[in-house]
Amino acid sequence: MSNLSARSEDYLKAIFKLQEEKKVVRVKDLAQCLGVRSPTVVGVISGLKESGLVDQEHYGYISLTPEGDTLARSLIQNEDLLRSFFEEVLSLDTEEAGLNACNIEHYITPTCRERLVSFIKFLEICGRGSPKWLDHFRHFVLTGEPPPCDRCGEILPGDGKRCEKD
Amino acid sequence: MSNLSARSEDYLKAIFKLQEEKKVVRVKDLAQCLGVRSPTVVGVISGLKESGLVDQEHYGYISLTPEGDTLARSLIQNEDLLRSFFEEVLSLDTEEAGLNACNIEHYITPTCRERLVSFIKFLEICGRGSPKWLDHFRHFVLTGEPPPCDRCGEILPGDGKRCEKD
DNA sequence: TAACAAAAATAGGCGAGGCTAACAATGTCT
DNA sequence: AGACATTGTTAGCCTCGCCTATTTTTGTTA
Repeated sequence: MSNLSARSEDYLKAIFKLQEEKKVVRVKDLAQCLGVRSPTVVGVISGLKESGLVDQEHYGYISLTPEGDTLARSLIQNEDLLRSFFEEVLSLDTEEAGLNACNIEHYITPTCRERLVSFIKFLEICGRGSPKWLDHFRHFVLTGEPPPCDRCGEILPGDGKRCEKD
Repeated sequence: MSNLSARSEDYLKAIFKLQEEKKVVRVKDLAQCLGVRSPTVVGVISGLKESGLVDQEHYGYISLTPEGDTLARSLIQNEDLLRSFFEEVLSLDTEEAGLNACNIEHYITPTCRERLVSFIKFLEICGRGSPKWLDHFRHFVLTGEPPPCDRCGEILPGDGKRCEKD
């Protein structure tokens, strides 16, 4: 695939994001964004320049090449996907969802990513973003109370009726 | 927390697993298990010895200290949890589920892990391992066909009945 | 017991990604 | 235009996790 280290991918994504919000990306911004010192940025960027993913003139601004841009977009798309899984399914708050997404994005296999895509698509189809069972899960996470029926979406034993919330 | 690098955690887990299956762990076994050469193992192990997680006499077998054992167990428990999520929820095959679990285990936050635990517990409570919606999801993954009802577990619009499979 | 095979350890090197300190270029402001 | 602050670069060092080549120890076997 991209053959980049996890860390280089982080740099690429950060450049893309900074470009969106500030129009222009400087070493200093990148350093702050990634929690690192300037010389570290210079070092990593120089590798990305050699890989043809980043452009920068001496003492100038940093930008993505078309290839770098394409790659960054796809990395961010994957990250966003993961974040929405963590946020919407597991009910993590946005910040923590983003943190997990960013950390994990480098390490999941393509099939795993596809399955998560499927999972989210499934949610959208099945209840426009929030099927009953997911509401039940959220309730379970918050309160520890078991879901209101024995088998989500199935006839309750005993009275032969479905539970009300279902 | 444990303050170990991801790679050191891998070594610790590998020692634990080899100890279970072979009773005795040698540098050579560990090297093979981790896809690495002996001197690399010697180097990493020497760090783990200094951290008090591993015991080894000169030219002798490798074993976990009580602290190392405790840590390894908890790491493996987390990994197993992730694997079962990937396998049971996302329907990845065992090998790929294990690969993803092993890679990701180092990077998720505690809360995220807890949520996954909750998710799996929820599944167990809600349908003894496989609620209807999960069957629907698996079907969706395999065939691309949308779930049989508009809103899993809810009355279908139109005829006022639930779909048959639900 | 001496010789040899197998395994572990050491020596020394490499690249990635960090750091600090020092230096060079740029931009701004009077 | 000159002075100074800001920012980028270079130099040089560190740790980690990997490697190959070599040496040391251990274990086996004639």
